Amino acid sequence: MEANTSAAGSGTGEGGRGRSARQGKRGYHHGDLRNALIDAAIELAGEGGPDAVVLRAAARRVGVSATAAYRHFEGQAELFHAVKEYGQQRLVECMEAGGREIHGDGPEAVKERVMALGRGYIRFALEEPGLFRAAFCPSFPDPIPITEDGGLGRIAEQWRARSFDMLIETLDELVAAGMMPPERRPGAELSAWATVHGLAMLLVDGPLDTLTPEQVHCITERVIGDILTGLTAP
Amino acid sequence: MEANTSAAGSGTGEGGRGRSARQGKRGYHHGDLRNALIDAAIELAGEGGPDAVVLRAAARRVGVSATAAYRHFEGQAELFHAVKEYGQQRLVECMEAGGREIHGDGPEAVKERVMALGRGYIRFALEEPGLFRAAFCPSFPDPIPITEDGGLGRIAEQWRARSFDMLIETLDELVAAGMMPPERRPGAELSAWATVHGLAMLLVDGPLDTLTPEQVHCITERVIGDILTGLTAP
DNA sequence: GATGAATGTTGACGCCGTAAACTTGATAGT
DNA sequence: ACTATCAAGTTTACGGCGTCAACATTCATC
Repeated sequence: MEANTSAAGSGTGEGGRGRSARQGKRGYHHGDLRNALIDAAIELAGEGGPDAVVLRAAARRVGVSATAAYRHFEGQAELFHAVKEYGQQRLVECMEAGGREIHGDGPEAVKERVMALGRGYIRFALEEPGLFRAAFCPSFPDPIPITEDGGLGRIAEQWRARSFDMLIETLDELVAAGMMPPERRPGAELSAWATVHGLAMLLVDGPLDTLTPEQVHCITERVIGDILTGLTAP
Repeated sequence: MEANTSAAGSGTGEGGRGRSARQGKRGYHHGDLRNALIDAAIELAGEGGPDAVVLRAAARRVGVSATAAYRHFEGQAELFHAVKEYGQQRLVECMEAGGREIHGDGPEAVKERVMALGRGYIRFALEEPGLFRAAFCPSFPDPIPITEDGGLGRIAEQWRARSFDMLIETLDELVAAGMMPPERRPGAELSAWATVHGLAMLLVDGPLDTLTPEQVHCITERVIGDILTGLTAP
């Protein structure tokens, strides 16, 4: 269950993004055009970033007329939204892959697990810059981010579920392990998220996009370490 | 001297972005079309973000044919670049405005000054989201970001001069005031920058774009405080 | 005052997103 | 089995975009 989400609407909801169609195109009717278009759009985003998610190009890739897409999407925005969701999902997978490598409940293990989440985030941004950028493009739905919770609030269910359960859990473990004062826990996920997200943005989009891999590694360790230090300070 | 930069090329270099033309359009020849187009493009970015920086729209606003722009820019990309530079400049001004309000060399004053820079950054992002986004869009020139300097390196002259001298100086003051161990100084500007930049991005683009002003304020203080704690930890 | 370089204009091209009207083919009811 | 229906494709068309080539106007300068 790491599969599809079948965005909104009329979806038959089936494919696990990767190879999608139940059958290649067989004549006039395609069989799974919606997913085929999403896959093509994902490819485009991977190659050229959000601006490359061009409806006509996706249709061309699938071998179908441009307007065929309108039987499955309201328009380009909805197609793009599907790409965005896919990017978010891949990001989460990358974080989880990092976090899962660190076992144990000891203070150091938990700390190391927080670092690993951050490294996963950065790794995804660098390996799939186009998808990463797409995942954080402003687009119509997706609001409803915060819900009060003591002082600062936490990310709302919607986003949490898809993206940051693991970060939140791991920060909770940090408290449980005695590495973070409980009163400083609320809102900590935002500091961690902002820091890692900002680094990723600067590395991908920003003025840090020409670093050597060693520099990137060095900087990543430093930045993640700094915010973790701040969060775990007495 | 807070004025223009007159991007590349054939510029007559004059106007301090704001009201530009030496004279309104007087017939066939405009007089200062380059700057007028830049101003229009800046307006567009302010209203609709980077994607709204449309060459034809800028020309329309100035009251000139679309292709007239090609006498002053290589194409849309160069026009956009001018907008980007303007956005960066405005961001710096906003940071400086924040930093200048805090006087004194004492440890607390310096710390407070670092906070003020971060607040200025966030304030600009929220007040001018379109320009802020444009300022960090990937675009052709602008690379050359880092220069080795001991372990991590600092932002290269080019960027530094325009954007982060003040941050760098203030972090140096932090060391001088005994608030930061000197050995942890190199690279600290990246942690600070990444954190604040990430927060700004999440607030502007990302899933945190529907917060109340109080929530924003609260979160900002928290996030900036956390990274500062991390940087000044023994 | 003629003339050439700057500057602006028109027209055209191919790409984009999207709407309307038409075509194809699978399917359900008789 | 025949046919009506309707979802899923197609073609055509529109306006907006970036850009190019060719033409027009004005400014400066000899």
